[in-house]
Amino acid sequence: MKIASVIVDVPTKQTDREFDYLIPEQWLETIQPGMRVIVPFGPRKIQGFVTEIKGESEFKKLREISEPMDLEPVLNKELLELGNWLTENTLCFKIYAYQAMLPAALKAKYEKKVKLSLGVTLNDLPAALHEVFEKGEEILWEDALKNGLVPILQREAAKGLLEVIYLVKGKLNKKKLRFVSPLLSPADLEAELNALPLRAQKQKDALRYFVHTPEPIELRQLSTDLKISAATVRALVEKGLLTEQDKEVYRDPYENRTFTRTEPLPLTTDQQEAMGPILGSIENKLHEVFLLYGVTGSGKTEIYLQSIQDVIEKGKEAIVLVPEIALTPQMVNRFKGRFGNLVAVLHSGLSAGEKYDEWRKIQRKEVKVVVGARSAIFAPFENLGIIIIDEEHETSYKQEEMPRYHARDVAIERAQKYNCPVVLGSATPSLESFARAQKGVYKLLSLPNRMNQRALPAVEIIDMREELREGNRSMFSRKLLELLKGRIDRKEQSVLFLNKRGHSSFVMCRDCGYVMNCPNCDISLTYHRVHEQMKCHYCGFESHVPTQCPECSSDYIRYFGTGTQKVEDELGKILPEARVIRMDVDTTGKKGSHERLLKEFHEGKADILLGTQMIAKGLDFPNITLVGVLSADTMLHLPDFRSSEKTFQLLTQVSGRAGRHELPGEVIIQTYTPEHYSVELAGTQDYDLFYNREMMMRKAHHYPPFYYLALITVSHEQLITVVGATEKITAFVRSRISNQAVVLGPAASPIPRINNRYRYHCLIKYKREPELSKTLKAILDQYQNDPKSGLLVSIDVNPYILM
DNA sequence: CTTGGGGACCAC
DNA sequence: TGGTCCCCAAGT
Repeated sequence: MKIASVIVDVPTKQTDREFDYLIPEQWLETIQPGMRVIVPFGPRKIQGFVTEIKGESEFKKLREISEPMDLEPVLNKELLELGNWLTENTLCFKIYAYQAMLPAALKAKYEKKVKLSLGVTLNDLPAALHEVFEKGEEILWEDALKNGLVPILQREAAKGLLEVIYLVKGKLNKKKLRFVSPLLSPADLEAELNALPLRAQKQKDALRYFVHTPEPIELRQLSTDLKISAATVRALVEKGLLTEQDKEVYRDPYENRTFTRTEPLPLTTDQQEAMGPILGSIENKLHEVFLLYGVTGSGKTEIYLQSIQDVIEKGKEAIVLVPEIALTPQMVNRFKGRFGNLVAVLHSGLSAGEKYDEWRKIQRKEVKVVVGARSAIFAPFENLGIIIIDEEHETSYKQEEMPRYHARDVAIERAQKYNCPVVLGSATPSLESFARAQKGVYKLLSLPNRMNQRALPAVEIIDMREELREGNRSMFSRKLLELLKGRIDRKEQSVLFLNKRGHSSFVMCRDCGYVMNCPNCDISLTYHRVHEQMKCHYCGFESHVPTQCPECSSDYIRYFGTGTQKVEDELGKILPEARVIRMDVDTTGKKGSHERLLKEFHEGKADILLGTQMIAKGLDFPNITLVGVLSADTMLHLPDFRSSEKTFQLLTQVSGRAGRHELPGEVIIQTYTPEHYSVELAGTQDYDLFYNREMMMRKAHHYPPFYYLALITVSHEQLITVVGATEKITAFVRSRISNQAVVLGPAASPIPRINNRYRYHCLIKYKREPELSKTLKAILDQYQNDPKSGLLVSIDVNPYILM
């Protein structure tokens, strides 16, 4: 038992396996599977994950582990195994799988430095280097590169005067505070106190304090409270009366917040019926997947809360996933309010340090519940009792980088191990999940009614073509404008929703139709008013806004599409009295501004909340009685088989923001395609009908849930090369797949070029292909590790974005 | 005969 | 990924 198998932090095909290392004597007791270690790899030192401890190795010339990076494993046995599952299912490198499970703060950073060899002094070096090594004995390789010192350094290194060292920076700044506590009993302290000389008043003060309160206290606190210095305390420590120690403390992002404790609410009959099977599954330790299908405002969250309550009472733990944009303070409050400090929150708004601290609470079993976005599915619990995924249909649960996992799949995989239920909640379930519920793979639980029997808001669909025909060229229909005015008069609030995705503000010449495109990527540039610039969203290319058309020199070159900024400007013109809060990436960039803006709106400091996707979810303010969707169909025409589904879900979600409390709500949906079923049925809020219509479409076109998908994307700087390679790959897939499957391609990707690389696709639609995984792996084997060809091949199993 | 650039291969 | 080893071609 002295050899460790290690997955090293080198993401390549050839190193995507275990390497064996000897465990040095002094670490024999320490090193365990799941720990991060620093290991020598070739000439450098890198991070690795210990996956196994074993007695012997095939490999003869083993090297030793340099040092452990953790005192306890950061991955438990279950997560280590889950890593294998992720690797298999998403075709990623093991190292990516493990890194995805940990907070970013635990990812190693590397430093390469040059320093003087032992016993070498400045004078041994050529004069040119004296200045360089004057300050310290080491310099960063990067700096050497910048200053063109590499050749000289190499020369001296060859002579043995200098050496290159590699550092793995895994040191975490755990926030530590110094605490002071007494070493003696109060009575003994009292005696010592009296023995102190008269002039040691400050020391006496300190001891007197500890006679009364023997608990540890933070040094800073003690010295401000008693107006004594740290030196005074030090003196007492040296006399052996007190002791100092560093304690790890957490950066608590919710430190200065108080959460009103809530008690479980009485459930409606509907809720009780829906919760019964979940509790049954918890009770009987059964792994089951429930689809909790409940209209907006039907009280799903209370079911989550009470199920979790039950799980906690059984001494187990719960993971709650929420889409990133819905991780609002409101949502956090509900969980913190019910479970207090048993809750850890993980979302992208936290700093790396804060995220790490929240994760530590989980690791140290100090919390029982995690509420977080996608990656919280990897919370290192060891006794899971339930996993809840709210807004199950959200596409943000699919990670688009390696490992390309879907949190729902990971949830089910983990829940199976723990024999516990998974609850998928949604008002507009994804077709995949609803279909599974219909087939009985998932158990369907329905909440058909809003709590307190509030009617769903009245929805009216406005045909914007009609408006245009009647001479209204603004982006607000007459009806919407009239209703907005009414709300302002009545001091009620409105929400205006703009779906910017699809056609954001681009620049087009009205004379010749020229559209400003990115020179590197085949997509139009987006206009940003803040810097008066055109930007490419894919490669970051920036350019000035033209005043003249580059093609025909016309001055008549204008912005098209409607950004939130433009809507705000126009609102200012036609409704100057309206107070507007705008929420989009530009106004919520800074930490906490999201929360601040919502608070202002909640306090009635504005009449209209104008925003993008981020306001579609979780808003629950009593005074909102009007929701306006400015253009319902912007995402409808994206080249994506899910665009109808997304449109329907989004419109339904947004509509649900209105009239959630006493005041009844109204919804206006403006559209250029009122006849499209996803718009029409969002108007009547008829999910079941939508489901049936959409299922027919999916069946007809061989899409999920009838077929599984796998997408192969190939890119290269040369068009001919991509096409050739994609043709080969496509032919290879065709030759290895049954005739039940459909293989599309080679075809140009919907974004045919990004960053000067042409992109081609091969899309595989299949039902059951046991050999497919092997085929895909073979393709990766062939192309993934072939940098000389310049080809990049990526494979997304169950893709959510087909671009 | 040196120098330097590029590709193949390896790492435990 | 970073490094080294090895080969080949151009330069002294």
